[in-house]
Amino acid sequence: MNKSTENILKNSKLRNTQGRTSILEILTKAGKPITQEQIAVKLKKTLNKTTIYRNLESFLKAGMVHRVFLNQRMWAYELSHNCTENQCHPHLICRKCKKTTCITNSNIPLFDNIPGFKIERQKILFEGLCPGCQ
Amino acid sequence: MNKSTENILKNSKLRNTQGRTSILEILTKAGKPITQEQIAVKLKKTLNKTTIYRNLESFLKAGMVHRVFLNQRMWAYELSHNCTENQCHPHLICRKCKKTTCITNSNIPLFDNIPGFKIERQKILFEGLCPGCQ
DNA sequence: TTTGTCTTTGCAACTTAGTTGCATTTGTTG
DNA sequence: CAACAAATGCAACTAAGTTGCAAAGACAAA
Repeated sequence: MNKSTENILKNSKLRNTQGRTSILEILTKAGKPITQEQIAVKLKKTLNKTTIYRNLESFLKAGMVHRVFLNQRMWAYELSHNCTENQCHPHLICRKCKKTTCITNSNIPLFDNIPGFKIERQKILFEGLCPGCQ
Repeated sequence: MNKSTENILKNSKLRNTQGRTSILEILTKAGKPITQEQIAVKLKKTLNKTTIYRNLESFLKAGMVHRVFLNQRMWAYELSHNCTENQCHPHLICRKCKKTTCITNSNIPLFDNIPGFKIERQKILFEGLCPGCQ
């Protein structure tokens, strides 16, 4: 039971359980986004998947982790005529009304100058307020 | 049966069926990303959900539509220590090895100057090649 | 250290989005 | 209009995540 992990949990007012510390350690070692299932297989002492999900949610509420889209299961489709070859037009999900708006006039350049990577395409997702919710 | 829709299908070598034209019209009218279910309820003559999915997939292959993440069902989690208040650090999904890499040294500014919107946060997803796949 | 309480855990059943296989129907081309 | 490939519908299935509930565990106060 790592001391710093223990403190992190204490600061977030989360109980210091074996499961939590293991999950936190796995996330730290991973250094990239991983799924519930990937966490499950790395766990030395097996944890029920419900428990893993609930712990991740508690971390989420405490601001300790982020969730990112990777393999998504609920698709939304749109015509591609507003997208260019190297960029889908950005979308904004409104914090207030939760609706998605297309940003078709943004003119955002492709960020292809990231050392070590060959960037071919980019998708941007904004969060904020749509025109109707300000 | 709209003439232009018919041509679009012909150009993509897709058979001109009632279902396809209706779905295309719905997507055109929508002007924003919509899901299979949302398409289904807008359809005048009901189509089986499998058929809708398969048609959308054929559009996708033909490059006529894009799929975007909206409500995602498979989450990946990561510690939020590399994210700032107004931006999750970008990720790259490698076209070759399909792996996800965190881009933590990119220094990309927040694009908060989109007229009409209040942008609070942005997430960027890159597609391309990771260092190991070039 | 024990007690009491609130939190966490495990289990089973459920929900939801999307997929697969297969038989039937429909477009399209000659 | 015949033939054949493509599209459709249906039912069963898969996979990721959720819910309810009872049992176990953490931890603060006594």
